[in-house]
Amino acid sequence: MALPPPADLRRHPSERVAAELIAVIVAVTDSVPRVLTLGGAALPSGPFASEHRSLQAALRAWVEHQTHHPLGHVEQLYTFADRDRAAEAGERVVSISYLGLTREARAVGQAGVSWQDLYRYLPWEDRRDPDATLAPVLAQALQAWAEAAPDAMLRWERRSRIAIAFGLERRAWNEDLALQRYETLWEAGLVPEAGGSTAPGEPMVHDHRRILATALARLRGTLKYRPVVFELMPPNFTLGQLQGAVEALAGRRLHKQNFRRLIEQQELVEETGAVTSETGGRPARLFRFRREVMAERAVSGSKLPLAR
Amino acid sequence: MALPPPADLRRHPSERVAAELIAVIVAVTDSVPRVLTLGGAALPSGPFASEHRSLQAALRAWVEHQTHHPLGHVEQLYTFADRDRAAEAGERVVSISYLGLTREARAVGQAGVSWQDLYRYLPWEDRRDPDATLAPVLAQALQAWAEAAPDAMLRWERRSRIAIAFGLERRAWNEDLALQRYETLWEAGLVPEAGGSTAPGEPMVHDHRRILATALARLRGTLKYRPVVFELMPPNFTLGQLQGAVEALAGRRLHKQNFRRLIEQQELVEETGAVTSETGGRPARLFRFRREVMAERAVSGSKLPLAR
DNA sequence: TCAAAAGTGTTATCCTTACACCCATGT
DNA sequence: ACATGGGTGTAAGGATAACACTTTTGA
Repeated sequence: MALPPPADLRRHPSERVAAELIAVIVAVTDSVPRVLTLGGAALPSGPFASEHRSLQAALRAWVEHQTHHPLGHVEQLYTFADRDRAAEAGERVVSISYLGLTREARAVGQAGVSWQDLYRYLPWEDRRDPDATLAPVLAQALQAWAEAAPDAMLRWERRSRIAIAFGLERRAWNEDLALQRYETLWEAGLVPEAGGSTAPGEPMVHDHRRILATALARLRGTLKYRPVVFELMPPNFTLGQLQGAVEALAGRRLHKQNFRRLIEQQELVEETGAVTSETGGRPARLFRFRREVMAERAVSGSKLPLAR
Repeated sequence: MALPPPADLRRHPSERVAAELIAVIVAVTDSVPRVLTLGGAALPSGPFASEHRSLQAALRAWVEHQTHHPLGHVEQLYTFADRDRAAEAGERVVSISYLGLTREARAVGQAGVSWQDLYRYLPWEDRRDPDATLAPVLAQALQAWAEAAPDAMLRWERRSRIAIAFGLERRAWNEDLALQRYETLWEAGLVPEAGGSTAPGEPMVHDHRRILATALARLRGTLKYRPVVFELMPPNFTLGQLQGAVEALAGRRLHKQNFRRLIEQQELVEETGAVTSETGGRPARLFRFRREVMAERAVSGSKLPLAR
């Protein structure tokens, strides 16, 4: 085993704090990204369940018990522990959050547990409809906040921060910045959690919407260099459905042909031989994920082919 | 403020656990990556220090108190909470780890606190010397472990895992996989922490070496798409020194000219006008980091230009 | 026949990689 | 003079972004 720790190494008493797990469970059904909620206003949180050796195992068991679906990819997101994040007690609550991906959002067992459209909580993150100009509108309100800063330095910082986060001033929209966007709205006091009412979107309990934004940002980042989309797809799917799922998560449209080339050249899928005409229009070939490449492509490095 | 939580949402009592902060503080001096240790065998760990609102602030205050150096970039790494990770007590210890970057590793205030060459703990991660063939040697020992697997399926999995992690079978070495490599060595029982003695490198207390490997992997990943190296450099530096620092962290040599082009085209630095002849050979121009681009390049997306 | 989605060919451009060479200084 | 690092030009190759068009079905 490990070396015994020299006696003087631990200079601090072991502090005891309240702790919990929080799960952001995501699925995609018919190009709608869905998240598992309690009563539509909270993310499911669970105990450490000390029978399990690892937190990951505890989370898995607990979610699978609730949803009757196996969890695919699971990764730790972030540990939230700021002092004032749980309003009730004065004591610090440590929440270790996890992102979990699963196939399809069918009915769930427990009462109060439901799947919700993820963009219900973060509507400005969905830019698939080119006419949806929500983010720019929000940016306007943010500008006012920037100009209200007491000194020039701070004004400049806020302006450039807004421009980067919301893709203003000839900068491109970056879907990965979901967390920065939420935090900027929060700081500007535009969300209900911070006492505002300008920003749309359903609020959540405590800082759960921040946790959701963290999950979305991480998921979008992960999409680009690891084949995690497949964790969200049924065993067989068309390339159109696959693209639809990626678009749903990325919140933007992709260039069809370049998307296909990308999938093809990375040899991520193989034909099943069957076709389906359920998609409308010309029947599409069905594909399945090539599990073999899973380990390899853990680090491939491919960006998303944007539309237009 | 946030919505009041519906009464039935929290289905679990708030569990109380022992918790601590663990810091991986990294500096680079003369192309040697250094990490702050306690007695050379443990990472510094600290209390939550509840005066501070955020953990980040607590960590910062505490490290700056110990080292008398301002901390540059700080990011949360991972929260370790497996049941058996702290040998002593039977109780679960939750360790929230942070990565912190600072300039130079000068003398530190507290007794027992010292800077150590990071590769002292993970020697196989340093491949700057092309003659250093440590990783392949280790891979040999790992092969034996793979072949000892009870069934064919498991053997195949282990083989491909080793090949990917250690860049075997005509696969390229990937410096980002530092954590996978450590974990593979651990599972194969080759490190002292797991009862072995094959793998070289100084062991650390508990799972601190795993935490260090996590930090190295994260840092290497971050290097590629965010200008964090500059947090480790003195105010003025030559391009050679900058490259040396990146090489030190990445554990491999880079292509000089392409490295320079990369830095140049991203407009990350500007000339100070001064030159230094301290580097030997032709005197080199001194540069400084352009702080303005910090926010922008938060998401630039550039790989490292490899040598050879 | 037309809407709707599937599926293909081709080109310009930029980034990455790689090659090989010259420059200025201290010893 | 020569070792040592600093500093540059340029071309091949591949991946990405962007162009528009054909095919096959159901209604």
